[in-house]
Formats: sequence, C-alpha cells, structure tokens
Amino acid sequence: MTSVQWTTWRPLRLAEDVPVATLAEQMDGGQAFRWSLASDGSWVGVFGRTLAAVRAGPQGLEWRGQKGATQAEEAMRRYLDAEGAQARLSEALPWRSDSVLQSARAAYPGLRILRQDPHEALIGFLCSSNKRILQIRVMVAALAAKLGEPLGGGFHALPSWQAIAGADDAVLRACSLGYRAAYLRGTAKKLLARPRWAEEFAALTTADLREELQSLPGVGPKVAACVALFGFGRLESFPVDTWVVQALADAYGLRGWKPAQLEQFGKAHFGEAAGLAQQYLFSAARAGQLPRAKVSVPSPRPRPRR
DNA sequence: GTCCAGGATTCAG
DNA sequence: CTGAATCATGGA
Repeated sequence: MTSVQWTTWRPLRLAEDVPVATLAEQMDGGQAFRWSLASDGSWVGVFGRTLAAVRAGPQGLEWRGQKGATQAEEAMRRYLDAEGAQARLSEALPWRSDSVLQSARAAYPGLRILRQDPHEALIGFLCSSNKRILQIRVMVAALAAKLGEPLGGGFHALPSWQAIAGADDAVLRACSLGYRAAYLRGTAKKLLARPRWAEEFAALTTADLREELQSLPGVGPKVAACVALFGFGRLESFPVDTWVVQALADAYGLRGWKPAQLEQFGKAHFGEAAGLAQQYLFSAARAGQLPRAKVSVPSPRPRPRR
C-alpha cells in the first residue's frame, strides 16, 4: 500500500467562518458518509476521485490534497460551497421570526449542505434506511474498499454501477448491507443502462427529479429528497426522517402529522432553502438542543394534493 | 433477550 | 388510498 503524498496545508478562504463544531457536524452529521476524523483533528475523506483533508485552523479552514492533483482545490471549494451561495440563502431563512430555527442556526454557524455528486449521494442514501450514521459509513467504506478504484494510501473511490452490478453476492454480503444489497444491485442494474443518468436527472425539475429517483429500487420519498438535496443541490428539498419528525413535533408542536404533511409544512415555512433549514433542525435535534413547543398546533392541515 | 436505527417495499383493508 | 408487517444487521 503506497502512502499518501500530501501537499502542505493551505487556506480555503470561505465566505463565512466555520467553527470546529460546525465542521464536525458538516463532515460527519449524516450528509456524507466518506469522512473520518484523523488523530491530528483533521477530517480526511474522498469525494469523486479526489482525496483531501480539511481542518479548522487558527486562521480559518485549511485543506490539503494529494501532490499533483491539480484540480483538487477547485473541487474542494465547490464541495464546501466556498463562494458562499448558501451563506446568503441561510441569511434569507426566516430565523428572525422563528426562534427555533434561530437557536438551531446559532448552534452551527456556517453549516452548509455539502455539494456531493449524484453518485456519492445515491450510494450513501441507498445504504441509509433503518441504519445509524456510523453504520452507514462502515457500509459505504466497505463498498469502496472492495469494489472501488484505489486512490493510494488505502483510500478508494466509490464503486461504479458496473462494479456493483457485477459483484459477487458474497462480496456485497461482506459489506454488512443486509437487505439494502438488493437496493444497490437493483439500482446499479438500472443505471448501468443509462450512463448519462446524472446529467439527465440534473436537467429535470425538482418534482420530476424526485419521481425519477423514486423509480429506482430502494429509493422512497425520504431517500429521493436526500439525493435531490445533497447530490443535485436542490436546496428547496426537505427530507423528513425520524429526527425531523421529532424536531417538528417537539419544537413546532406538529404532533401526529404524517411525513408528507411535514414536508409540505417545511417547504411552505422555510422556502427556497428549506433543505438547509432542515439540516440545522436535524443537527440540533440530534444534539438534543431543540426547545419544546410553547404552543401546540392542534390539527394537521389537509394533506397536500397536486 | 429486547429495542432501535437519516426507510422502502409489500400486502391487507 | 392508508396502515401494518416485513426486511438484514449491528449496537445499546
């Protein structure tokens, strides 16, 4: 196993300051499943074919990549939304009139949606159903190690659909995927016949994108919303998982609401960057930092219809 | 041993 | 259409 030839640490110069806690939540808070905390406090991981590390230094975020990877800085800046488009969207969220969002946002200043590629997001969330974040990371790491292209230093890219479709059952089973192995293989077989699927999907409206995603085996409403948000940059997408259900029930008094109703509420209440608001709430809920509702909303609104 | 996990699918009503 | 059972695996 060759060792990694790292560049020196370099400043990232983001549009917004990112505290250590925010960086940790961003890299290991259930958006992406490819980053791990090294002993020196830096986050090391792979996105696309780029191996990189990022840390919060005294002067702000710093990063390093593999020597000779000339496109790595541009890729890293894009992945972390360095130009600050989300900083403006976050500012425009209704946090001034929403004390719950305000406290969640204050708990993780600078938190943003990682701009994963569609392939990474789809593989990650195909593994996500009924699993904890740590376990998802283990499954995805096993997939990469057994079926992905080596990048040096023991790091691997994610496997192609071809590699997944052609893998032995025993190999997939050894990744601890459980019943999700059939999801991955089924989706791999379908997308193998559409090599430009990501471009085609990216051209769709968010509603059509979601429908296309849900036609894939193992992709239901929640996973489709996550892939749209994290993999296709659809910031208005509002995934409703168990944590968001609990957050909206506890802090907003929306008890008894069904996931589709909560999704409707989220999009209407938070607007064009509802997905970013969702991530603040998700993170705060998981950390036990959400307040209880002062007022309870008595009855669910009529179910959304289209 | 029981219960649950960033749910999806299948089936009964 | 809605609600419940089932799915494979590991950790608390």
